[in-house]
Amino acid sequence: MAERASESEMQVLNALWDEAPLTATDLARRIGKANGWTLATVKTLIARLVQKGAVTAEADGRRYLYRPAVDRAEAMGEESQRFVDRLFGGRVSPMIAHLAEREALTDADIEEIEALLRRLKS
Amino acid sequence: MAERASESEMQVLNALWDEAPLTATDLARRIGKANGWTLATVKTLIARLVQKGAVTAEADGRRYLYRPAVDRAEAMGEESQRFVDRLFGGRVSPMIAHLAEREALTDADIEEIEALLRRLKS
DNA sequence: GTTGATTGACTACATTTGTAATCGAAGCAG
DNA sequence: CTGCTTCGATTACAAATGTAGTCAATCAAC
Repeated sequence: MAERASESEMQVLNALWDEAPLTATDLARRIGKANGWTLATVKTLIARLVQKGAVTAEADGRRYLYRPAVDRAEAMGEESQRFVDRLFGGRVSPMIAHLAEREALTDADIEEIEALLRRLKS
Repeated sequence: MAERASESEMQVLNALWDEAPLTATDLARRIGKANGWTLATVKTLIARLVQKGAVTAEADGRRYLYRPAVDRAEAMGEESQRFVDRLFGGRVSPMIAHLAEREALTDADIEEIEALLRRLKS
């Protein structure tokens, strides 16, 4: 299952879910700048993820190609569950309500969620 | 604004949002058992929250009455926002989809969310 | 071939977090 | 009063996390 990734580590995982394989340098280019991380920092994060078994490293010459070793949907589902449990006692609707109140939901979001729910009910 | 509370600290905050004021012993009774924390641990968490300005302490004789100093809705909204940003690039519907797939949504949840959305649209 | 850039491995180190023990003051039981 | 009990304050300490630096090997370019 791999231990939980920290928030920073998640950024790396997310990048790899968007596209893999990537090298350390690729990753640094993609997420380093935005987070103000140096290449060294990104490397550390990668190393920790590999150690945790959340990312695999395939040798390619003298460097490595990294790939996510955990399923994106599953990891996200687990995280979401934990989160909703923690903040809302497991109840999703209060969370949506809060997001809505903060105007974090666009009309398009609402449409999308409604469509999703319709599908769920059938 | 208060710095972010850690996960454990959130448990304390949550308890205080449910009912306040409470003493350290009260809090330990409410959340200590469930989390396997001793009174000492709970006290540490409280102290850290006070230091962060997320909880206020009002002297009452030789002990203190603790109260949340941050607004529940606001804190939850912020946390939710951060979370959704982090895991889903700010998009709520994918998150709901994931929760639904994991069967984390009951029929009642779905009903409730639909009702909520109906209200939002009007 | 020698030099400069690149790469992973290893090391570093402060901060935050989880989890608690200890200690001195203050209140309570008798 | 006198000893137990109860508080908050202080201190402890390991693990996780954020953020990097250093180093030796290697590859690429002259």
